[in-house]
Amino acid sequence: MARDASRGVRPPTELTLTERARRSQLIAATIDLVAERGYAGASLAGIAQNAGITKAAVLYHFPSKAHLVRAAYEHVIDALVQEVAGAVESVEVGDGPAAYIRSMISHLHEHPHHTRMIIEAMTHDEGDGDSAERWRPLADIIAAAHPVRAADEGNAKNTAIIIGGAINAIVAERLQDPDYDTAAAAEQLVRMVERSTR
Amino acid sequence: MARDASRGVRPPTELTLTERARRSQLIAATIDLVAERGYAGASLAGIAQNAGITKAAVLYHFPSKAHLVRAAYEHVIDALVQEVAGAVESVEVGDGPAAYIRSMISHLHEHPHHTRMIIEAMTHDEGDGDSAERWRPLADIIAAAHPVRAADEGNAKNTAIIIGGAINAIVAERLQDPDYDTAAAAEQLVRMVERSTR
DNA sequence: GTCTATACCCCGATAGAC
DNA sequence: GTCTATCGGGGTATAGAC
Repeated sequence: MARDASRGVRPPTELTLTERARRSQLIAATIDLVAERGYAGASLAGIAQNAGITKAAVLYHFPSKAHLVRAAYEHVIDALVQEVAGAVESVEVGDGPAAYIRSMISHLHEHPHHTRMIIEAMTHDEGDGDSAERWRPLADIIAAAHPVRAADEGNAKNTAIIIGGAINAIVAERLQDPDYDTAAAAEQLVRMVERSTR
Repeated sequence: MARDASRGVRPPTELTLTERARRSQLIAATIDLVAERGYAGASLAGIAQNAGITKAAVLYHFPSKAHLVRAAYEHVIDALVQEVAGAVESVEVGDGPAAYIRSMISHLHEHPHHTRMIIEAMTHDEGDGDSAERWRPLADIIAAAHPVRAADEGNAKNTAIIIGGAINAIVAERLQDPDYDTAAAAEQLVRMVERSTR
């Protein structure tokens, strides 16, 4: 928000066309650089050069490097949750956890840059605020799939945390070994989860 | 290795007393600072101040910040693998995976600074060389526990990667929520693994 | 062998000119 | 809206004091 909501009649997206274009351009450049060189390796000068402007110009559109990276992170997260949410909703509640696992691993498999971007942003962004944002959605999906034993809430939370970590590890492994079969790993994780909740 | 193995009769530790003391001191300071402020937040000046010497003096004992952090990382990893290896060996092969999970989570639960240190070092240290170093030991323990189906090697590898990621997530969750019951999560992970390999 | 002083360059951020 | 100039601070290399 280089300009805050000024005096307009429109609440939705009070941004110039060029402003929106610049932001998208800068976010794309940030995703690429952070994915390839890490948070520290992605300098404002490098991002600026990648976008054809100067370092100071970048800081006109985003108040700090942290804000820019956060925007890039949210951009990437939006695409991920949209795909996963769609996959989970298009399936019966009992198959929710499996759909979650398969779609998330598949999405990150096809977007390695997004994977690295998410990892870098998470480890550099002040404790991510609320950690529940990560496991709560999956915990709800698990609870919906197995309403019988929903009594013990802690179980779904623990299972969600375990699955989330397992997904992290699978896509991270693929980053270092491009030949790693993430789909097979996803199926194995699905089997583990289904066998443990039956 | 401030001095490499020069022409001596002794292979073991060719280091001065002060050298060894300084290294320990610097490694301790590094673990604390990296755990509390992250890799980027832990400056050489800060580490030096924490040890009562100057920035340049630190770079006499370690050739770069990356080397210093790597040494601190290895120090912490040594303590971890020693405890886990001991726990696994003191148990029958069939209970190896469970012992691995319980001892690793318990160790990291009791050393939160080590946990943060490991995470920071792993995400900042050039792809950690060989990723197999992380899952291979556990994969061997799993294969030893279930020799029947050891035919398909990929299974043990995938299971090891899944378990490793799950452990990461459990101890990471505890970093952000000090009240999180890691022991209960460990037991749930053990149950998941045992149910899936039977 | 241990350490200080100094200087260099890159980074993120700010101020002000155009 | 974008630039140049500048500042503080970080990691690193070197020279040399003790």
